[in-house]
Amino acid sequence: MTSTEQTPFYITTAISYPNGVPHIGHAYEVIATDAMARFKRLDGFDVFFLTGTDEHGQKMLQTAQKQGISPRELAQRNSDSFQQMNDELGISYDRFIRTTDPDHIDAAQEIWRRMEANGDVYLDKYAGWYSVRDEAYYSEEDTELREDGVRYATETDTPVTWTEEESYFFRLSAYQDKLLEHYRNAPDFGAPRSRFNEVIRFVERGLEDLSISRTTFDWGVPVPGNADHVMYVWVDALTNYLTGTGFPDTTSASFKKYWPADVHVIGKDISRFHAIYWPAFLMSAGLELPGRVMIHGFLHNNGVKMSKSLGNVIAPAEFVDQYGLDSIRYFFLREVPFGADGSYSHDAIVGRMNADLSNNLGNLAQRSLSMVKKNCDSQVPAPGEFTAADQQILDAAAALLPIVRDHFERQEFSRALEAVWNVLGDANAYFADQQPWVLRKTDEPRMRTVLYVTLEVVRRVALLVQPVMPDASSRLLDVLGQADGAARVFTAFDEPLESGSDLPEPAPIFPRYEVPAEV
RNA sequence: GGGGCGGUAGCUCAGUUGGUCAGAGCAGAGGACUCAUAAUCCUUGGGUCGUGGGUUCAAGCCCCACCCGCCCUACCA
Repeated sequence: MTSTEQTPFYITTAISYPNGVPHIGHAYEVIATDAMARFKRLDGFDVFFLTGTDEHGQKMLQTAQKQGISPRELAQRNSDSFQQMNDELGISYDRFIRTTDPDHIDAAQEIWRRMEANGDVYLDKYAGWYSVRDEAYYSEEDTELREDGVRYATETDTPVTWTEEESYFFRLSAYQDKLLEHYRNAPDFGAPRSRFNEVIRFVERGLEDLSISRTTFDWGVPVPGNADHVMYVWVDALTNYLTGTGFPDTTSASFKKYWPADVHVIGKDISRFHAIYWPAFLMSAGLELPGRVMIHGFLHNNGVKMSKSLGNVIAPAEFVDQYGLDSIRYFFLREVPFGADGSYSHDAIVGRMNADLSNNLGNLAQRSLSMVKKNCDSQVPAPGEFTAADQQILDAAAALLPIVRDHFERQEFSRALEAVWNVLGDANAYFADQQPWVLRKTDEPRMRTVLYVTLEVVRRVALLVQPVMPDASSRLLDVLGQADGAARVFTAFDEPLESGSDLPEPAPIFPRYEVPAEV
């Protein structure tokens, strides 16, 4: 793409709370978002991909105190470990934002001022049963007075005390109808539909105003005009999506180009904040709303929820070490319908690696390339007239780009990959049916045609799986003789292999996962 | 309590507006082939489609009840 008229595409992950170390759930979200970002780049879009860490709040402060360091030091250290995870996962983010970044402080204060100027921010008292441990208020009905005379939050078994605190409020209640109207007008604003419905139901029941500042700690963005208050999580955190584009400079080229965001990828635990608070804030601030909030599910280890107490929290780096980066990227996106909860297990991962990657794709590439090397002088063979069988598999492969594009548009990664692998299954059957190893002795021109057709299918597949497996697909395109650059973006999808061009020594791309030998 | 979703072959799941809808992949069994990463291809699935009723000429697909599982029901992120 040499055009300077590329359509912008802005995608974000949620920013992580770096109160601890990153786990597989964090990895899952950035991998999926990365695949989306890469797909769009290959498809000719001018992509901006933002991810980062949300570093303010009482918990960060407390953790830092416990460790005897400043919250800034803790944030720096843990944010670095998140960024490192991104790099280990090959995440192609354009900016790693931190809510402690100076430009983000500016952005958060500016959106506050805008909401205030719009009459949606007012000072009042926030009162309720407060759990220090949960850093959360509970309503009376969610607490109970127990025999020890202490009142507890029913859900979390933590003691609560009646607390009144001066707080700024956001007039969320005023946005109920506007939000519902937007949901009606933009039925794809939230996805998957089941999650979006939960959000809509929530709004339909009525919205209360939102407490948006705290006075009990100071590790946060100062509220403009009142140094006693710091912003309370959501105004601060959500605004990172604006900061990334250059806000508050709404005249900047990047803001004009990338805002509003096309997709916010988030976990199901924070759907409400992204699908309700966030658009309300933006409406109040007079800013455009993002196109879509894509809500993904959680990953369970063998169907069991990950938790520190169970000791089944796996570091992303361990996964990468054990199975390889591309394998786990493929596994997560192929195995779990994006939006649903998913489960991973050693057996399931190995199954995907061996069956899908090594056998169906890797072996097809290797067997065809190997024959080309031995029988076609390591050059892309010249095909003869295509038979119906040739044409059928070529057409199936050619049809994949629009199909995959459609699925990616909705972040249905598993369906996209399923469609690709269906064609690979057909291609393997085609290859076996045509028996080029027999044709070698009986009909060489026909053999060359079959090999050409197969290589062409593999080439198209290799192009399409680049967003999911950047490294492996790159090596696959290497052995197909496809140079970096124009031949590897989607505009090359319909530009077939050039007969007579030299091919490098074929090399297996997807080794089988072999169980380490027992001693 | 209220609301939502799901319960289909050993496993993971597809099944549009009711009428080849009883399916796919994986695992298992048998066979073929040898180009290839012990890979590939072919054949092989009689599962009361959670339970019991009902509507209909016809129901996984509609209605009712029930059983089981999961999710949401506001200020930790």
